Amino acid sequence: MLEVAPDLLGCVVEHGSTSGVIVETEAYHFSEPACHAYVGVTPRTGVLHGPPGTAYVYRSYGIHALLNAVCEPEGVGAAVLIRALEPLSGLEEMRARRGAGELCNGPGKLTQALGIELTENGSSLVDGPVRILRGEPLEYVTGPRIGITKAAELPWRFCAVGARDVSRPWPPGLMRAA
DNA sequence: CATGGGATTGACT
DNA sequence: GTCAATCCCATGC
Repeated sequence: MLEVAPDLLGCVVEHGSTSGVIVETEAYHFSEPACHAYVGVTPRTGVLHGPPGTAYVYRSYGIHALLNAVCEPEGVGAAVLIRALEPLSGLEEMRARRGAGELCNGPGKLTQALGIELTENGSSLVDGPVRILRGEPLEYVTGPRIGITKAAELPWRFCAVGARDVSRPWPPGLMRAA
């Protein structure tokens, strides 16, 4: 999974007529407390332990939907969180959903911009409503994870170098190396 | 059945 | 920088 997480950078997420290039991801594994799969298999986290290539959508703070891609074999319980996208197509639709301002520079924002909701949870990322298309490998930097209360120090955050639409704070050296 | 926490965002001081 | 909003579900009685 620590290999597919950076591999997802540069890939394209597509939902309906909207799409964007992945520029930031975070890896999660059942063996560390920050991951929802850590607690075991439950109705909610079941998809995390399911087959790879599956979408796991989770509502955070009752307000925001977060999009993950399950990436390990069935039974492992690991996923990659999509934290930010660079808008590619369907810009008008995104703006209609989000209003003016940044479109996809945050995990909660990108799902809203693409119109992804909890109903996509458990759907296939290959032939389902939400698809991930293979893209060009991007140069990236790693850094500590953010926004979580457990095991945040694990260097499992991957950012595309030079990407503008990412969540703060920036890992050191990101803008420079572009 | 009741309660508490969560991988966030946006507005206000 | 600090604080509140708000839904789902895991956990505990």
